[in-house]
Amino acid sequence: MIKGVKQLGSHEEQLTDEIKDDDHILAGNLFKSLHKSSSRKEACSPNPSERSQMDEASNQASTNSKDHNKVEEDRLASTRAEMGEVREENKRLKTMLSRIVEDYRSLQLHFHDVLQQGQANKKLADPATGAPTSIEEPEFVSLSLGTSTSMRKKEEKSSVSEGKGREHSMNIKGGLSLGLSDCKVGATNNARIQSDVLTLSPEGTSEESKDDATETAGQQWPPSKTLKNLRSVGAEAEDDIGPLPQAKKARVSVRARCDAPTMNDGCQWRKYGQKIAKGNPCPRAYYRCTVAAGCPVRKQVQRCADDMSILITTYEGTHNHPLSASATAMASTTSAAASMLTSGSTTTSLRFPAASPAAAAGLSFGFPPAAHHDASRHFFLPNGGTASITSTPSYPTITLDLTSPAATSQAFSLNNRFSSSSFGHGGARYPPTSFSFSNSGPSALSGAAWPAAGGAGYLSYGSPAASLFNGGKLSSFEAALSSINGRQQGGEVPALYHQQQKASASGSAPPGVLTDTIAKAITSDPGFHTALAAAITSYVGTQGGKSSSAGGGEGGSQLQGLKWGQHIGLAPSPSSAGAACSSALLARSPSTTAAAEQGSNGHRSFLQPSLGLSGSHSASTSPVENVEL
DNA sequence: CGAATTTGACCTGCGC
DNA sequence: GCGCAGGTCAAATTCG
Repeated sequence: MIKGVKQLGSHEEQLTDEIKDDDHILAGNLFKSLHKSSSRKEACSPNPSERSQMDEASNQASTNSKDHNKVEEDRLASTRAEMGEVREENKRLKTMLSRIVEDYRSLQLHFHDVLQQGQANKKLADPATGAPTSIEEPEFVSLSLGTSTSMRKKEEKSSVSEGKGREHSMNIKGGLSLGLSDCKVGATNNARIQSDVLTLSPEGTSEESKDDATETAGQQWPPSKTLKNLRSVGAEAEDDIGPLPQAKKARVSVRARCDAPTMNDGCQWRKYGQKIAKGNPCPRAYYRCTVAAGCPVRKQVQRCADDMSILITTYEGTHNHPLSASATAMASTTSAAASMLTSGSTTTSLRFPAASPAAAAGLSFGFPPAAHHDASRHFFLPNGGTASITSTPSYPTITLDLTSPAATSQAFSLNNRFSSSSFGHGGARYPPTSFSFSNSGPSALSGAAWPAAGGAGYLSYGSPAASLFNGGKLSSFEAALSSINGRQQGGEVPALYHQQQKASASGSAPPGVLTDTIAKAITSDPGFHTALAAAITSYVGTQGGKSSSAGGGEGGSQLQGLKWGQHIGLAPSPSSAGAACSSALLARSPSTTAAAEQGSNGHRSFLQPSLGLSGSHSASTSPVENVEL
């Protein structure tokens, strides 16, 4: 970001110079033009020595001279007119420059504020964990995802809009709160996007004004959706939905192995259509969120043509109602997708080289240094999979691929558990998700592979074994995550986990090389920030249930920027859709499995495992909610 | 009987 | 302008 600010500064200077040069050139050209005209006039004037000749052709000469003068006058006039136009343009450029300068300064101020805040946060050591802040602080900063600056700026810009108050919830609260309705998150992101549109896109502005009437609620919907909503007589048409040009088509796609018709993502869905899409013999089912009337969120479910066991679920829209903790993951992820648009990121992809033993040991943000600076924003992750975040202006999609087999493992991975109603579930496959938070760096959040709806690719923040980059020591964050994982595994906590826990507890985990790498990656790509935030948020939301202590941060520990401030209990989430699969973001746990067989329709609902943080948290404490990114 | 699902028709956007 | 494909609607059907 700093680099970006500097670059902006240099651009500003360059632009200024160019405009100045433009002035000089303009004046010079004008002078030349006038001089040329006068010279021509002199050249055309009769020469005494040639007067006799001129007299002979006086008639013809006089005629030619008049014509020539007229031409010169015309040229002079046109030149003057041209000069006037150029001057006006010059003024416009200057005005534009001044605006850019103002924006730049404003951004700079925000940036400094953010830095100061980060430092202030660093000073606030977490007494509960007793872990030295010196270690966690850098991590915390890294996990800030760098979006705070833009977010704050956007919030300020959008402060004039009503309902924008919610936008601050995330920052003010320091993150998502358990009971947090995703609509808040979504609203925030949307607002941000909108703000961006207003600022950067003329089209967006026009569209925005066009849709003003419908966006009073602070929610933004795709224009197409809005039109459709307006067209329909249903309750949706009455929603205050403000179409968001850029976010309108933002989607989050999740690929996961699942034998059930749909994944259980914590929401209630009603199927409203089915279609055979071209290129895939498997029908695509369309679902609409029925948790609240008028909720615009929709999802498409389709099996992968290549691998029928893979279920591709694409979410679109933002919930306008509170969501259960289990549903928070999807919603927050969707919001994050929109944020990515805001960030201006066009393409961010993470590639996972072939799975390696190390990866199997637990993934994490393992992209090697230098791997993330490529123009196309590719990140190499030791997860054995390919992940990418694709965000195109017209159809941004974030794909989360949870089908990677690499992460299977281990102690640090939070594997998803899928249950199948149609199957005897016991034999159901429980593919691990790539959402394994294990790793080594502060930003060692791993895995999320988000399959693009259109097969755009997958994104996955995998994390290599901590040992790979941090000498086997985990940051407090990863330790916490590992802790969670360990807990959810019913006490089957790997030795490595304990080691990491100890390391983190003692605060002996030094920021490793990976930390720097991740920090660079994060700071260099706003979209990545958002994606990371989404990953964390999703994870947290997924793990969350209900909080026992709502106090922001009180009773909760701050781990790598994550505030585990609320206890989340079991959260049964029956799926009307008859989902047999647990949320792709849910962690595996024996209890989950045991409780997974509830629900009507013969479909299995699942219970989210009660997660606890080791260390400062009691066993009954679940991670959660407040994630400050 | 109410709710959810199915399914054919319709609408819209896009490319040719 | 036309056809195709994606997406949605709503009546019909099915299910609990």
